[in-house]
Amino acid sequence: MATIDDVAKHAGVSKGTVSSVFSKKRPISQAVTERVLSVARELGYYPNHVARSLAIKKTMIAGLKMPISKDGVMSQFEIQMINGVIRECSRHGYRVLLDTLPEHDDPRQFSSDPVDGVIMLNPRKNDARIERYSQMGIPLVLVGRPDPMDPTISYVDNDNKLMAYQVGNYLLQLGHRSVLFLNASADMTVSADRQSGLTEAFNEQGLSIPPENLVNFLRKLHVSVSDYGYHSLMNTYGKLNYTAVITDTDRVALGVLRAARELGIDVPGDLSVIALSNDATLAQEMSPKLTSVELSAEVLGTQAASILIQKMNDASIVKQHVVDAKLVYRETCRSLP
Amino acid sequence: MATIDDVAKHAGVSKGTVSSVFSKKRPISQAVTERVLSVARELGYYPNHVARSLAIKKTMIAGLKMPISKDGVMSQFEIQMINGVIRECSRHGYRVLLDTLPEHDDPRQFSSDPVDGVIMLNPRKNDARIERYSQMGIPLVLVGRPDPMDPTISYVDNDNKLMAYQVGNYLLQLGHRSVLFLNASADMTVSADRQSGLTEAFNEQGLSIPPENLVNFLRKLHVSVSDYGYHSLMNTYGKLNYTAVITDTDRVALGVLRAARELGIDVPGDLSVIALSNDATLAQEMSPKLTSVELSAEVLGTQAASILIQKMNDASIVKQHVVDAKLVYRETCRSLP
DNA sequence: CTGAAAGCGCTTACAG
DNA sequence: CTGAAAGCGCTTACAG
Repeated sequence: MATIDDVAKHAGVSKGTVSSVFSKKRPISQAVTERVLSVARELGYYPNHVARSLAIKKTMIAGLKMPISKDGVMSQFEIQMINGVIRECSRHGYRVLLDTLPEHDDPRQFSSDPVDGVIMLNPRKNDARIERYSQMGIPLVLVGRPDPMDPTISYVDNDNKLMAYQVGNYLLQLGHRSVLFLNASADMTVSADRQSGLTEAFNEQGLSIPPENLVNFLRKLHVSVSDYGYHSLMNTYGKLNYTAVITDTDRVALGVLRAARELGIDVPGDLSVIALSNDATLAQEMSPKLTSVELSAEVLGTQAASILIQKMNDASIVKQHVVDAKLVYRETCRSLP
Repeated sequence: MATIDDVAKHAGVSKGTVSSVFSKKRPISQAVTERVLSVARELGYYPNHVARSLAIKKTMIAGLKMPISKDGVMSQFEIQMINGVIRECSRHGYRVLLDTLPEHDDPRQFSSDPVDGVIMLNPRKNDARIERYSQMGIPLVLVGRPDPMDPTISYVDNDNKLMAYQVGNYLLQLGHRSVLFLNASADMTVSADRQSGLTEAFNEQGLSIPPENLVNFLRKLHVSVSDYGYHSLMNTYGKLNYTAVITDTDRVALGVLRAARELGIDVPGDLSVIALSNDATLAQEMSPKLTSVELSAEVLGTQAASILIQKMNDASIVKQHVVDAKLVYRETCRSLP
């Protein structure tokens, strides 16, 4: 490909001049501008982004660091989150680099990405990468809270414990005394948060939830998340004691409802169902319409990106933001007689 | 941040040696390797990706060029496609740069991205960008066929015309003589392809489809795609003449089914429904289970990425690949008495 | 308004 | 096994 040097020579000017024509950072005479542009067109010249980035030490790219599960499928939550990130970055002229590469332990492999900042999904406990980014001087925003908490780290998150606590109270208020909780997989911090919130609500009423009613998703066990809901109900209904099911997502609830139809269980007459989920459209369209929690994943993404963009302009900025989850009452929960 | 120069000086070696320690491109003695690594750790040195890319003229990044609709929401098809691209790229050590930036007409704005190749979604008619990438010497793979056809351009696609033709024949075989077609928005080439395939099937039987039964999605008219299905049925049932509805996606079908429930229309007793869609999980979970076309969007993505990776190693490679769509018979279509 | 030259942080023949 | 130096393709003070 043609370089800035080729254009400069053919147009009889210096590289600096060509550079200025494209960047408009200093004024170039009309005549020269036109000559340069026409030569550039002839030669098929386009400025080299990488060289430019090296010179100005900016790439106008935001990194999105997310683990990809073995089955390679993104959850609806992740998708909406990403959507929010993309939208906000795009509004500000940033591109998004998706980094789903499995992490190598050899630090030699850990090269800095060509990004001006990064958004990291699902940080782990004592996540070593956080310290690494700060060493590299790369602005970082987490989606999900740092563990342990750290006032110097920017993040956005839902309050999952509070949310589960509220869902628990809602069901208790309806008269339910025993639930089946089809939680996310055990290795996610959100699972622990939810379980603790739900348990707390029950404990406050002097009740407890037996361990066999607290189920975690296992990738090896289920082909899909709706399958998880379907088989969980099939295998436990009538055996375990519960009048309501709390599911990880609306997709899981989909499977629960299918199983209920097959077993002749009336929802919400015989069984209440509620999802700790986020895809409002789907919940609306189900029959009966699904009572669920709206996590606003897209808002999380937008907020994370917005904070990152601020940090990329002023590294000293720190923001921690909790996005409210709201319980949307639809048709799948009913009070016990 | 520390640079290779800092490490070299502190370790008392040359930059070339430090470089080799990290790249392992030439053997470095055990003793020196350890010294360099320890200094690097002390200084918090990580190789600069941008500088490295400039030197080796490779970024190990694949670009994914996709327009983002005004509402900023990706369709399920796009999501699955992206999923496929990510998975395949990730397998081969590539990262993915999402470029959703609106295109500028000023060629000065059109800087080359820091990518080794690009996958472009939904190419337009006589898309100028195709020529541009070839000028820049950047390997390109389209998702969707080039228009006009060009044997030198690599792409993957479904055969949408054939698919619609087959769906038409299936319904005709069941005895349906009039359909309502809730197509995608009119500006997509896939919409035209489908309409022509469906029309052809009807014409072969000496039948035609009245224009008012051929509907296109309008973003300004509907808040969501399921809303599109819902209102289309509500507004036309009993007014227009049809015994079957063909929908763009399963989401649209969701809305159609909801409207049918509210109107007391039995599916498939009174009305058949079929979706030209791709999210098999959802179709399975609906009640009744939705008859639909499986487009294998993820396979399209995987294939596109796979071809791109080949091209990035040998630019002369050209592959054109049509991914089969398959009609999955479930419960929402029935033959007329 | 324009040019010459140093610099961004790496890699890689070429020598030894 | 290691070093010195040129080069990747830009940008940007400094001068004029």
